[in-house]
Amino acid sequence: MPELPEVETIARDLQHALTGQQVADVTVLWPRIVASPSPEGFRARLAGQTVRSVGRRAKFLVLGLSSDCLIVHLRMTGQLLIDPDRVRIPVAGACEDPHVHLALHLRSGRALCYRDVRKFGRFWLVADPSGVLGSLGPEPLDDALTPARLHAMLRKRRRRLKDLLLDQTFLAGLGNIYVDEVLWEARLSPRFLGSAMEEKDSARLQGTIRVVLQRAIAARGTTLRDYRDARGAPGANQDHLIVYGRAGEACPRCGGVIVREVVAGRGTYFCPTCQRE
DNA sequence: ATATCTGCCTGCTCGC
DNA sequence: TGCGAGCAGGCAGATA
Repeated sequence: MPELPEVETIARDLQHALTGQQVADVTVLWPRIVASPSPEGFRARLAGQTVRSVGRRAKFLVLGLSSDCLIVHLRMTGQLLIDPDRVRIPVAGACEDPHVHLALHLRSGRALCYRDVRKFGRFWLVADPSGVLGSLGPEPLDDALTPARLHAMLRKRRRRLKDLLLDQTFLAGLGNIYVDEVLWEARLSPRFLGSAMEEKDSARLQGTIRVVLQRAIAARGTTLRDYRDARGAPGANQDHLIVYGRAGEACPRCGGVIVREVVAGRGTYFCPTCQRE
């Protein structure tokens, strides 16, 4: 699943490939992928605009265009691919690959294809990005997220850490995989309450968030099944995962058994022996 | 404020 | 081998 490190990787790939490129035309094969405006308005407004910047906010990809902002969320299985196999590029409302739902055709002859097995991903074309991004919490890698600030945020919430770290309005960018990895690294149970955190716990958590995310970015993301970068290549961070998907295996820190339990409604991997309740 | 449920989707796993 | 049921999961929206 594309989380912050995966979207960051794609954003960096696309920055090189798309900056300065002009959109010639747009093909929408699955209209529900376009959240705003209408699919027809989306196509009409997008055509002719030039990509000025490519960035990321939380798990959203943000393209600054001549007069609008194009925002993409990949949700579970979305992929943004530059010039995939040419026969797969949709033309005139058809495409050989049944999972390609949208394409931007560039003036240069290249194309940016959106591929998504589950069709959960969404596109927004808006003049003001704050309507889509406005309610997001702070960026985990922002220097403004100091240990003291995170501690203050946690202390006033009587919710489990698993729940809080997944909540994009609390902290923006982590998903199920990295929350489990971060909590293992910080030796904190996913059921630990934010309000029960002590200052040293929050400081350790803040440090592990940075370490885990930066390591994943350096490895170009985690590919368990679907994730690919903009060139179609998998990441390598799956080799660094300690707990996610490893129920029944030994915890490399204490030798205890890693379990999978449902916490806050989501499959959660952790070591009940060394992650403090 | 917090917790729980449903819907969106399709591929995969599991039991028979 | 084949088939259907259930599951996975980010997020919005509704409800308690």
